[in-house]
Amino acid sequence: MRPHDHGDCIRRVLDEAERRAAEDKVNFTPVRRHALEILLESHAALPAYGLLKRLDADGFGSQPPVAYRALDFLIEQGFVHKVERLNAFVACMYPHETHTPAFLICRNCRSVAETCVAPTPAALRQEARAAGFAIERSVMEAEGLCRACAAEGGAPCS
Amino acid sequence: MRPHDHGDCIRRVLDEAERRAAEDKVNFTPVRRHALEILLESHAALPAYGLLKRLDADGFGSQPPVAYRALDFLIEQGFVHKVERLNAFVACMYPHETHTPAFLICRNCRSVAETCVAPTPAALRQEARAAGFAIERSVMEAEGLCRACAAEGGAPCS
DNA sequence: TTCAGAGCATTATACTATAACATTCCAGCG
DNA sequence: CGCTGGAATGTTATAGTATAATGCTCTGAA
Repeated sequence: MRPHDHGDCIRRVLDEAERRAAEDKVNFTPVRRHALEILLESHAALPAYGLLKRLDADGFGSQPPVAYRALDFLIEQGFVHKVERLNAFVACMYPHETHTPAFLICRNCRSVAETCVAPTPAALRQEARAAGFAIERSVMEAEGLCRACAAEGGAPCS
Repeated sequence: MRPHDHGDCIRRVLDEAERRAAEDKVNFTPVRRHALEILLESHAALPAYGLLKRLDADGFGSQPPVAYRALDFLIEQGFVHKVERLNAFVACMYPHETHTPAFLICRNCRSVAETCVAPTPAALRQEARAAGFAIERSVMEAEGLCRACAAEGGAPCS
């Protein structure tokens, strides 16, 4: 994870989300917007209750549905992905296009990298067609060791 | 999901598991074997507490670790997959080979079909290599509507 | 005004998973 | 034989994840 201008990156994605929400005539309310901000800031997979804690601290309420409702919306809109293996959530790094997200999840430091893979890998799509199955969303998740953790022989990466 | 000789199918997979366990010199204990039997019988994704209930009914103990320990073992050995999106478990339909499982998960009836896809899709592997990430396990999960549910316009399939 | 739908607040509860520690059993070894 | 170490299991407790259910508020359309 190389450093970059984080504030700029957040603003850019947020603006894009704003624009898309307006375009789709959906209601990008303060709590939804702020949840996305928090996920963008964290720039790592955040569990629902971690998000909730942050939302609560910022005055948006402390009960689970606060977080889950915001997450439902953000996922629906494609602004956020759920990393199933971690039961955690990440802001989408490629919000400009519909895609099948793919995650590289380090089992050691739990860092998550979203990679941009072709929409619905061909092999799976073909299988699905043969089965008469209509794919609506799909995800690839890979677990292993990230470069840093591998280098350190399994120690947490900073 | 077309009908087939279920008893035969179970016996075959179970024998294969037995053989592989002996080969790998791992301890295929009664509770582990029975957990696999239950998953094979159910022939659908079973949540951990569903498995536990069955194990308990058959005299193997009623506490969560009973189920989770058996599942850990079975997953480790590749006899069982976890369907992350459902937090549920399925017996592997292709126990004879190491592979990246791919699931077609119906959001309506929650049926799960495991399809046999090429091990570690090329695109993801390439991305991982570029990132210096060592993939140890990966999974593709696709959610949508199965043929039956699509035909019935969203009603549960029997 | 009335109504319907979206969003949100609040309470309670269901479901999923693991930590931590005690116990049993068995194989290998002095 | 008796010890010992590891694997498996038993047991209790708790952490973490997610949703059901109900009612309120606001807003825009008829």
